[in-house]
Amino acid sequence: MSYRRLRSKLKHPGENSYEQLTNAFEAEGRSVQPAFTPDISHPNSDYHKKIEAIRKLDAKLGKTFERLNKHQRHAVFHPVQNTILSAMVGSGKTTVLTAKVFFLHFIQKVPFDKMIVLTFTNKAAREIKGRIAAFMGKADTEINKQLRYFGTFHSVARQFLEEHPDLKTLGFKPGFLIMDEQGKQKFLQRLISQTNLNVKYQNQLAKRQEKYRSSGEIMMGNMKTADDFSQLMVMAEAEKRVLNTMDFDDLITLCNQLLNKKVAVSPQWVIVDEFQDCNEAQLELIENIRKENSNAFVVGDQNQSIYGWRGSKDHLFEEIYARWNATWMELPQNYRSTGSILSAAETLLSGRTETLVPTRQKGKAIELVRHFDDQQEAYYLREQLSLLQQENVQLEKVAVLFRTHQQIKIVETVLSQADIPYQLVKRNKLHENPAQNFLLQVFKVCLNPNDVDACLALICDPTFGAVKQSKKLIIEFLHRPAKTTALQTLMQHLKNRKMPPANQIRLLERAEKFMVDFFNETDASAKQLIDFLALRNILMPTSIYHQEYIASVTNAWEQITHYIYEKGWGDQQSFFPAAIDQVILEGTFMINDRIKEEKNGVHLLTIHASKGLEFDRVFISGANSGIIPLEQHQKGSQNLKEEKRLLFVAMTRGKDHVEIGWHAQPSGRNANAEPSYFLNAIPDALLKRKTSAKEEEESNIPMEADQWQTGMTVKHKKYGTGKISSIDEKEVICFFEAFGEKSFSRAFAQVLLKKEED
DNA sequence: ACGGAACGTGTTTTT
DNA sequence: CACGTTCCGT
Repeated sequence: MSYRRLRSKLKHPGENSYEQLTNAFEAEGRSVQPAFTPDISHPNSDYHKKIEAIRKLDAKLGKTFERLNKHQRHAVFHPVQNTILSAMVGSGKTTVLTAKVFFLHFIQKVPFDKMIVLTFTNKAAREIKGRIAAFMGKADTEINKQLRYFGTFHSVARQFLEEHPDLKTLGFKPGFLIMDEQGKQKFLQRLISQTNLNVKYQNQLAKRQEKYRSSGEIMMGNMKTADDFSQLMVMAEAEKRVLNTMDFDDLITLCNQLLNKKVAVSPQWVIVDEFQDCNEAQLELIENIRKENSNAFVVGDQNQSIYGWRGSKDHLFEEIYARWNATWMELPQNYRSTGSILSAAETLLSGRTETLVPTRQKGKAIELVRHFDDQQEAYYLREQLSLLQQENVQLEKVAVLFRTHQQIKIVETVLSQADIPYQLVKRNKLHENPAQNFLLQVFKVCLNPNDVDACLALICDPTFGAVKQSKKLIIEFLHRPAKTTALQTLMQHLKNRKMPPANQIRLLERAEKFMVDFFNETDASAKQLIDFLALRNILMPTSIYHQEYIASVTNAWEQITHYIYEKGWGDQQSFFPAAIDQVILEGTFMINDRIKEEKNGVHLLTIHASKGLEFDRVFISGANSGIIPLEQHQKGSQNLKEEKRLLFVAMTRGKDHVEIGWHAQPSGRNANAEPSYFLNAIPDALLKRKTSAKEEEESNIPMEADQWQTGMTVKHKKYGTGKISSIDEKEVICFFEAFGEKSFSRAFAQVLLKKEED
């Protein structure tokens, strides 16, 4: 043990012994604290008569309820004011939630706009709204208007703020725009440079802000004395009001401030999905929305709480159970996994587990496979997947789950080389699409000609901009004369340059008139948009990507107009900002596109990203101690429990087969040469141990890599033919005509490069 | 201005 | 352990 580490341990001598104790208990799967036991409201009928009566009224509706099991029916029909529905994994949570909405609306005659339905992800919100639309036939404008409080916490909070008559008391106006994380970083950095504040750790501004907000403390790092961070925060609050922009967290906290004063909406029902993921602010939002005679129906699964590190509240269910005097119901039946998978996964849970009831056959035992290292596991997976492919198994029903992103890379490389189709779960498409990212900045400038950050982002865009970001330009904005907009200042600045960028100036001229003139045009098509904003010349007509850029802009505008049309809350002009905010909240212009998962490849994803999904066959890769749980997490028992739940979530993604791989010689710094000790709690009858290859084969694989020599001609799938320019212990460096020097990890080289005989 | 000591962090990610 | 950041000495 290093001196430093030893000293840090000595600083807090008491804590370690306690932690070691709790860890020892955790390792054996026992809980330190006695489990919380609520008074469960069990169904005492299967509600047959009720459903019969509904069927006479409406056959289609009757069918919807008939499909539910008695626990699900109990949750839908039992008339209590506040319900906590503890929904076990794979128990049909979303089905019950939508059935509840149907029951309230069609039978109890609660108007949709008297219900608030909160989800965490856009995907979940789309799912619920989609099911309602599917049931009612085609969704029309009127229904969409009624469903305006169905959505993510953030989009519903935005809706409340937008509608609230007292919004201006907070210093904001309707039609405000939202800053995403990137936007916030640039916004804060601009403030720092325009004021000469002394702010350290500037690449961790978001993190520092989060800490400052939640605890009021300044993240000190190595600083001896505090920097000007708190001043920056004060300035940021004022500047956000000037620009009329909010960040993601503001949406919730400002909404809380407003609803605390006066509740503008009084819903009859508040319905929350994935309740276990609520953080303090989101819980406060729920409680602010709820009034004394409101009803609440919250659905969640404590066993799938894996976002504690993002601030989800501890002991949330217990707290709310007492505070709301709620009725506790459960959905115990799992329809997804085999009995063996469930029994094995169950051993990872602390607290009551008797409520997790399998409905399927026992099935095959879980396999625990020993691999030599990550590389060998990748080859093993390649082999297994190609066998499955030969058996005509649909690979999109197979997933490989990982604890970290890092682990995915090697499997991805090996699979791509073997032409096994795979799909990564991707996000943040907007910033990867240069034309759409640029268009967003243009729209922001159109909406608010004083949005300095959007002006800067537009004109300094790496692809379509005209100037480099400079402090001088920022100062020019700051000292612009009163009544001159940032947009006008920017135009003047560009005109004064030695080489005025004509295309960008023209765009800005058009942007100034956009809100007034464009929506008066009879045809608001994408072509019309491109013509009006004179975008064709900016989108580099001579570039080979020009058509792609035009297509991106066209697609983006079609999505926006569709969104506005679909909402139909009024004219296009007033719902334009709402649409732009939705783009920012979704991180993409594809608001109306159902997530296309028609690709037929095996899914490669982190366990966190796999929540809510299911697959016929699941491989959990690299499940060593030190990865699950992650080394750093050995500290507190709370964290350790969450790591257990993470493995629980991973295992319960599988319907028929679950296989867990571990490495005898792990490459990660933290990984130990043993399978996750969480698995020790699984009885031998449920866990079949295997080894993926013989020892001799293991040592052969790395040896093959040693055939590389400097000057050798090699071929790469993407880079083409090249020459090895140098080799060292870890890397092979090659030079390619069209791509320049590329380095390959020696372990990868044999997969990626093929020797060429001259 | 530059270099070494001291110290902290690293992972998961939606909106 | 490796790397980044800040502090503090020359």
